Amino acid sequence: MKNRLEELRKARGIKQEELAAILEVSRQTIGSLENGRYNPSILLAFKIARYFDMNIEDVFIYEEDAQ
Amino acid sequence: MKNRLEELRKARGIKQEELAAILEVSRQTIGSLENGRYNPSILLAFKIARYFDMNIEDVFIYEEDAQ
DNA sequence: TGAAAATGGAAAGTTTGCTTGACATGCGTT
DNA sequence: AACGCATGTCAAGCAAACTTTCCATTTTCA
Repeated sequence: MKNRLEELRKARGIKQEELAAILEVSRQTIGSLENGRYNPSILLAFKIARYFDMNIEDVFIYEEDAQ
Repeated sequence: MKNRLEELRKARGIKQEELAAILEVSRQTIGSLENGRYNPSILLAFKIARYFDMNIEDVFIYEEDAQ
């Protein structure tokens, strides 16, 4: 799964730390998502999508085949 | 988070066991999701939404406020 | 240039998603 | 009643998503 988190965050002109505070997660969680170290839970994905006023599918890009 | 899994599965006329096989998870996982014992990972949410040909947001209903 | 700010990322611990295995319940048939 | 079948649910265990703490690296800007 890919995501557009870094791109979207920068477009909003905010720091990882600020986005983390808004979403109520740690800064490291944001960094880890941006750098693809792991995928968000569905709850965090919803929070992120809602913050950017988008659908989950437009923030997180599912690559069907492999896990 | 609520979801429409049981409703959608029954509309397709398939058993929990069959849906589980299609999604490559255990029957218990499907049962647990239908009965709200836990939320799916985002990868499983994508698989489910894709199977039913819907958006994640239309299968899983995020209730904003609470944790 | 050099110091502060922002980000990258590792390590260890907790919580949650998911597995297998087992057993109980309900419901139609026969 | 007894059977088969679908579902509910528990327990133990593993993996992944998160946390906090810490330090290294990069970026920014006076």
